[in-house]
Amino acid sequence: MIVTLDYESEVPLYSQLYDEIVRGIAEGSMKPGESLPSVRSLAGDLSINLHTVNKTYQLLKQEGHVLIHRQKGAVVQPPGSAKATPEYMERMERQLRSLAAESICRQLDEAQFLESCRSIYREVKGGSSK
Amino acid sequence: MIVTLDYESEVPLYSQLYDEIVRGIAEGSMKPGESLPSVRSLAGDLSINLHTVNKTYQLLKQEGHVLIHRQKGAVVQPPGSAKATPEYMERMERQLRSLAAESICRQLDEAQFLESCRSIYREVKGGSSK
DNA sequence: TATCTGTTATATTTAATGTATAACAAATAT
DNA sequence: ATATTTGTTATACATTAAATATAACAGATA
Repeated sequence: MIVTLDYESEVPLYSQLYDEIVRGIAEGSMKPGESLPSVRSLAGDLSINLHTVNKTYQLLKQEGHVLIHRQKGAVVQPPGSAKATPEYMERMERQLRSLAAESICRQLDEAQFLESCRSIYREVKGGSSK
Repeated sequence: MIVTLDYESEVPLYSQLYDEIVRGIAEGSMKPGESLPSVRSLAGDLSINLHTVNKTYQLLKQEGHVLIHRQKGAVVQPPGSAKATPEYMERMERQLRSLAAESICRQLDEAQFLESCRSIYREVKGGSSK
């Protein structure tokens, strides 16, 4: 799995890493049962600190994307282990509300907005194709 | 205009305030030509610091949502003053990618995901109705 | 026994966030 | 004219988040 971080970004490294891994799971490049690299080796590959990776793994565990065995490391959970809980839906809707408002102000009509949503969803689900 | 802030949230106050005002503009409850409250009065109403409100206003100006006259304060710009620039589209797509991936992991199918996007867009555009 | 694993504990540095005062310059109101 | 309100700027300060740096521990493996 290829992970690239933007060290200049305002988005925290642990958060970028979380997004990349979740995207890998969604795309299917990370399959259920697979183990993620150890916190030390991934930290080494990315030239970041062990604790930053560990924070990401704890987040992944908390959200139900991986299980952490003492020695097997972080293991990708089967699809649906993470649930679309009311808490998640609220979080998603809050972000969508922000994006929708900003888009409306910038004169993106409903069709254009939804086309972006659709194409991005398919891009992630497909794993390739723009 | 009614603005409510969550003082316990991890989302910065200036960012929450920005979102609320942009939503107000998108909904139409803030009309072009209208002036926002002065930084001091709004800060007073919200029980936050003058500089926090000022930071929000500077952001709104930078993004093209308001013009700031020396004495008239922050004036809402007509629709389309803020453009759907390539930079904005990239920012939106990055956030959508994150939401789509998380949603896919939580087994929201394309129809469900898009229905959320559609209903939120309409909720904001309409100004009411769930 | 040595190594690798996640985990925990401290400590430190840097930057973001928010607050607190104070002052300035331009416009308005009295 | 004087006082007030406006955005703006400049400091300073406290708190927290983010990231790093070491170190150590306990369980599993080689």
